[in-house]
Amino acid sequence: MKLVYEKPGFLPALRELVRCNQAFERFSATHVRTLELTPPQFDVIATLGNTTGMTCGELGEKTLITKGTLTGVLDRLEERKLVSRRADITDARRTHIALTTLGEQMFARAFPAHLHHLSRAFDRLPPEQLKAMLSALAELRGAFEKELAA
Amino acid sequence: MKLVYEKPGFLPALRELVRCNQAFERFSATHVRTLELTPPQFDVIATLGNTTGMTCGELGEKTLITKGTLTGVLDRLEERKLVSRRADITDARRTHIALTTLGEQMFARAFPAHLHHLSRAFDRLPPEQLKAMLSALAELRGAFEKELAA
DNA sequence: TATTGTTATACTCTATAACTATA
DNA sequence: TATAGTTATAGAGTATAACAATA
Repeated sequence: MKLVYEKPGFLPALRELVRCNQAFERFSATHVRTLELTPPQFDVIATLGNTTGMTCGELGEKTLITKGTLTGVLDRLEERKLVSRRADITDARRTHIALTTLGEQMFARAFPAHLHHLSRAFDRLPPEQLKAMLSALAELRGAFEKELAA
Repeated sequence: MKLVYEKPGFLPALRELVRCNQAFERFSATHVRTLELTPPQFDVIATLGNTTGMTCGELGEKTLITKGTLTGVLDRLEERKLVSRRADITDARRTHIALTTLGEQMFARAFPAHLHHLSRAFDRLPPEQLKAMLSALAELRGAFEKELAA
């Protein structure tokens, strides 16, 4: 029986995905660090931006940071006065996390700057290719998530 | 003047890329750890597989691991007898890294297993979409690399 | 003097599991 | 008893820069 990973195009696509992934991570992380944030910290700030805040659970779901790790990331952001923690009113087990005023300033500064940085690479792609990539990526992400859940 | 990141399709494509990236990382790393390797360790093993070895410099270039970090990763792999270090014959400044017999066994076991794991997600995509994604990813990676170099 | 790789430092993230307090 | 989040532990990667040996 033919091995599933011998499907035509699989290996090249995979190699390309891995390389693109690495290049993107590098390209993105290098810039994030110039904003004085680590990539997970940036994710948290970006996720909290333009919201009234959320619980640790929600934040962890959106950023894919597990709870134990999230506590540490939030500790460091709280220490820098970028986020605040307060107990949830209706359920005291929950902690409500939100950007402070300083955190909002950071978001307002860092988020567009980072988008702008990334756009330098995306600008090299024609719009149709962007669209094609979008649908392929969405499909692939769905596949990853289904497989992880399975 | 219109902001560059307002290019139509940029934001959705970016969001999708970030999410797909995270999903892929998670999907991949979770499995790699079951093979008793960290993602950087797997990268090193996979890069050395089916070669006669290479210098730290080459290995760092291919895996995108910086030299200081690479030393640590190699230390741990060497301790587990998966890779060997020996001085280069022609240039004693260089260290030649290669898989040991045990490392080759690890490669033979881990690499196909990981491909097989990843193929579970890729199998959900029709071949044409794979092809479309491949070209988009290749283009995008080129863009990242050019921008990083710039 | 330039290059290759190692060492040193300090920090951040990571997985995992036990624990506390609420519900 | 189950859930939300914290604490504890141990390890691994990261950036950065100084360093040794060699070219």
